[in-house]
Amino acid sequence: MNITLPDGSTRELSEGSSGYDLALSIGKGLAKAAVAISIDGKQQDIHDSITQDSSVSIITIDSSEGLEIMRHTLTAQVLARAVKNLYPDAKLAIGPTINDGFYYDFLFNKAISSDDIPKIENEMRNIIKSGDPINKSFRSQKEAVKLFKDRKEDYKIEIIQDSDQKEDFQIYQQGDSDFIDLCKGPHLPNLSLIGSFKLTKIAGAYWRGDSKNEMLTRIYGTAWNTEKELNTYLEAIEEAEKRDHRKLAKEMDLFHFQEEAPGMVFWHPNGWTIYRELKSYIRDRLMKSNYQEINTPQVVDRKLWEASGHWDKYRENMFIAEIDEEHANEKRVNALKPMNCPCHVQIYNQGIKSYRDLPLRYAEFGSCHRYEASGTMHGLMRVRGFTQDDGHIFCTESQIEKETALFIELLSGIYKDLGFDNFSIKLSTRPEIRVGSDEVWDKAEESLKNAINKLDLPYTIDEGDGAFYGPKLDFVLTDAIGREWQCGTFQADFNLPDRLDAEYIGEDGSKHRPVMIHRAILGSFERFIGVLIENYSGRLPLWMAPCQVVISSIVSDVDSYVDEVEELLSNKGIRVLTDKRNEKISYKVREHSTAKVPVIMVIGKKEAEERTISVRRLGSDKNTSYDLDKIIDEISLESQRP
RNA sequence: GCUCAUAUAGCUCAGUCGGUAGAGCACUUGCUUGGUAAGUAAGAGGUCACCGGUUCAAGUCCGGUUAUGAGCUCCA
Repeated sequence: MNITLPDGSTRELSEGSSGYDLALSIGKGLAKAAVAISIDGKQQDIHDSITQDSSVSIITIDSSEGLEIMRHTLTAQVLARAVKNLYPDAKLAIGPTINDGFYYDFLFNKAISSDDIPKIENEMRNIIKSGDPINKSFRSQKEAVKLFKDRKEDYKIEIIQDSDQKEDFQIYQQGDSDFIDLCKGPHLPNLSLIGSFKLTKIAGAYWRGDSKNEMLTRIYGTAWNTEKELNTYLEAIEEAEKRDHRKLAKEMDLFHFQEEAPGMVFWHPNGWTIYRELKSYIRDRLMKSNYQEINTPQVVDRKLWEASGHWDKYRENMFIAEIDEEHANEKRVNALKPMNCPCHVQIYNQGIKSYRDLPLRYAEFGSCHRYEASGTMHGLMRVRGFTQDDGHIFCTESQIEKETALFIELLSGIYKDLGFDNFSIKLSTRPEIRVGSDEVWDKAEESLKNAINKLDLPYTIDEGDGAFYGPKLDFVLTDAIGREWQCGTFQADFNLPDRLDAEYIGEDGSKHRPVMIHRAILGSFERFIGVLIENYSGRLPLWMAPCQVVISSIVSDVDSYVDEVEELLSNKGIRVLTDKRNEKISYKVREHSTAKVPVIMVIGKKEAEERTISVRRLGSDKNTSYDLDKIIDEISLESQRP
């Protein structure tokens, strides 16, 4: 039997040799580090026999595949066995690996909580100490069902019975322990290869991810080959927690939420300054890109929502406003708008539009309300009241490509200005249930693709993930610590113009339907500000910072010079505060650093005499002396919106 | 919406066995005028989320409601 190795070399092995035999034939060291093999691209246990000529690679514990197998063994073998030891009545569901770790779902008779984590971790360590070998046997469907019936493992039985497979169900067992589990494998050959791990949290999860099913208890964990890697990971998590925009918002006094208006933001002066700056910036960019800003009502009669289709499809997410019966002259049912598009069509529909008017680009800072399920709200990232940087482009099918290109250009410039150099694009194509003819879909998908290709941008395709009304592009940006945020979107819509009867007169003198493109760059201001805060760890660029400069005095003798500098900066439009309190300078520097003020100016006797300023930038412990005029000009230039 | 957890001073948190509330920071006032991340002393500040129950007595125990957190589901 001929085995081809990844480097192209071949090796002759006797029929039925295992992966371990292969590794041993190459070297003892390799055999020791080998945890599994990949036969023609399929991962298998190291002791599985190789049955025919094939290309085989040996997976070692220090590879990324090896790490994943280790995590898999840790959850499906060690965590599951530990839980069964401690809670014999618990039922096993599934235990896959995820990014950086793993989880396992169980059904417990009596709820467990995070207080139980140490106990489970201890039991896991005890199991690992045994260093038990992991063995595998094969069972038919019937045998496998019986095996798990005896153990009352209902979920395993369901998995086996739902499987197309009839034979060769893999049952794993450790040494001579009583624990067995059904698993696709592969697993480590023995428990001594397990590295460092930690159980991180406990949460609920639906069986098979379906909210109609019962809620199981999911135990999450992370695992690494070495203690050091584990600690690096845990530190990175802590670092991310420090950036949490909800925490920073308290420290920086940006906004708050309260019980009377869940999911609605109370913006404080500092937070609202960020919001205003961002909005002015976006408005400026839209005007330069030939958008026309409009504004439409917040509260609209249900008739319009019925016509647009929202009443049918989106009603459970809408805030309905009925007028108090006692005071109303007429009965009306209104809804707070969850989206701006139907209102934009109303403006489009005023007067007669010619093909010469297209493309027509409407923009609105549209204040929307959506009744989000209570459990989904999360700081600014998911709210019930928010403002979109929304816009709708009415154009012909043949204009889609050009509009796509213009949009991507606008978006990438804006992301760059806001500190995000990297973003990726997802193209979602026609779903099974859709409106519009195939020819129109062909044309629209082609237009989007062509536009991205011409700009030479990479993108991925989500086949069948488009909206029912048209294909779309989604834009996902990557923040400073590598997290991804889907913000921008560009969606062609062949449906709404039809439902709301939008039309234009073509060159041929007859009426046509325009295509409507829904587009946003930030998505929502609220969420995007959340992303900005976390991306910058609260240290916003000068132009967005709520307070840009604090002038701190060292002695009260210089107060008049402090006031003079304040006026100069203020006249230049700089957001400046003075700190003339009777406190030591280190106290003031600490306080303003904590508050993330980008520029701290310090003035003592020396500066007042020389008409200079000592400047300390946030994040630096250096201070530099400048002539008064020079620093005023510099700060004024630097604080301009891009 | 679901599961589990949490809710005490402006913030971060302690509060034992049920016996009428505590710290640090912030705030106010006094002293201190100082050179780049916490000078010093004193004072003020709470209907312990809300509603109900058990009890002689509830921040503490029990039930409910609301909000928040983690995850799941959802986000045409």
